[in-house]
Amino acid sequence: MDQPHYSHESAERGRAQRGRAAKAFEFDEEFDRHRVSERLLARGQRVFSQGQDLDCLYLVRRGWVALEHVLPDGQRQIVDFALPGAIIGHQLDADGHAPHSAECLSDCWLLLFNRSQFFELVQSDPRVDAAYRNMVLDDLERAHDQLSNVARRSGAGKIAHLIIKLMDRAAGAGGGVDETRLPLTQGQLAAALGITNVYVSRMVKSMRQDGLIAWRRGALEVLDPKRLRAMAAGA
Amino acid sequence: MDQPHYSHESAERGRAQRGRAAKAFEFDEEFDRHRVSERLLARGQRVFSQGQDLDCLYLVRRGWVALEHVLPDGQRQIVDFALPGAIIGHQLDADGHAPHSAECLSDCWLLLFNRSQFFELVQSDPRVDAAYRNMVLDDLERAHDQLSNVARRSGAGKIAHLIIKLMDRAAGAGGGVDETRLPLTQGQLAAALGITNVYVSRMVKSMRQDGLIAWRRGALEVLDPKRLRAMAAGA
DNA sequence: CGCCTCGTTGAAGGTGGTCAATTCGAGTGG
DNA sequence: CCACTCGAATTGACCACCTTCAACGAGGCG
Repeated sequence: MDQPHYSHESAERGRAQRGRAAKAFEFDEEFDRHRVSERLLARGQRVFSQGQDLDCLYLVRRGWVALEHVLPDGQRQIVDFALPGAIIGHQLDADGHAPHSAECLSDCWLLLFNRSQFFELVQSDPRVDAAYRNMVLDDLERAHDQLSNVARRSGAGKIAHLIIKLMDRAAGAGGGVDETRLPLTQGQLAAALGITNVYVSRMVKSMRQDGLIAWRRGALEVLDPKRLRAMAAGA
Repeated sequence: MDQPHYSHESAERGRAQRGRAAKAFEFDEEFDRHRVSERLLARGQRVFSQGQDLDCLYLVRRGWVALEHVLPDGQRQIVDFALPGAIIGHQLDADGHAPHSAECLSDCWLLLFNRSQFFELVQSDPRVDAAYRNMVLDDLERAHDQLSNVARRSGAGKIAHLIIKLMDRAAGAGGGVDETRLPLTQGQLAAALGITNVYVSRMVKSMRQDGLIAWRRGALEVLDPKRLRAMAAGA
């Protein structure tokens, strides 16, 4: 099995009670047996679309997925990235539909779960319950962090911060994820940060000239994590 | 009892499985009995501070609370607003400390719960479990919405959208919350939206001249929700 | 080869920031 | 009742970060 990701340990000591999950355990082989099927999707393919009815949800076993929300005026915003170990498709909007689309950034391997079966499992197995809760709390913390990033930092700072965060997550994700090569286009960075394609290109150019990052074979490569971190903090 | 807020109904039909909570039920009088004490706080007072150890968490019974995150460079970002029915202080960062501060926007009445006792209750009572999970999922959806708002809309659009969202929440919150008078300063709007005080003032001026909103006795007053909604959507 | 997506570059302009001075309003004390 | 104070809001002048528009280059794939 690939590294599993959301610790429960004992239910009193989960993610919400103390710090981040230390020991990986949950969403493991035993859990996987409840899947109803699997899907292999290529880079660029849709897992599901905003507004759709979701009777299934998905556990990402391998690859990167972007969650993208479309505003009333047609603008697109990537609200989160899902890495191996994440469950996607579990959120619903006020009408019971998918609040965002999910698109593969790399070739992906997904396990499908029946929606109501999954929540029965959550209800009946305290370990799954705790693991799911901790995952959602991580999602929330990440959303708040990204909100602060987008709201407060300048162009280059936003880019540096997002890259660092993704790098750190990739390092702990397993599922064949490379921690220095992120399968992103500049357009996707822009879509996540609320800035334009063109401006990302300009910033990336200067960060490349500084030897911080590179852009090879359609993926972002991190060259100098230390200075990138300093830049994200505001140096 | 004031309106309670997070439905569980049957555990298979909670917020994550279908749409938003329809029937209010959870965090009610029965739940309240587990509190260890209460606090009355005046406008402007801190409930807890970022970085602090949190052995308690809080159920907001009355009033408005802002959750504010401080970045490494000292900038402040309001990541969420808590209304009656919300539990705050349950999130922890990677080190097990509070990831943000909580400050009262109005006079507040809070119920305190022992942290580990609360999570034991979550674990043992499926209704509390479902209610808590649904609340966190609502928090997450709101965070994504606010991220899209801050990342994509223009100054006036951001303001309009946030006001509409707060208004709608206030309408369903109970706890003596007025749905057309929001206890916010322009500075707090700015802190939530990632724009400056000065610019909020300019935008508010033009929205006031258009008869959309007013600013009376230190609170924001919504005059024309309909046109405000249109403005948020992009008109 | 033609096509498409992705990335790059330039020029011009606007949205929103910065700095600083002033006013307003509520609370306090004389 | 008025003076004083302090934070919140307002206004003006200036300017820069980032957008917009447009054109072009590079690589992948039919």
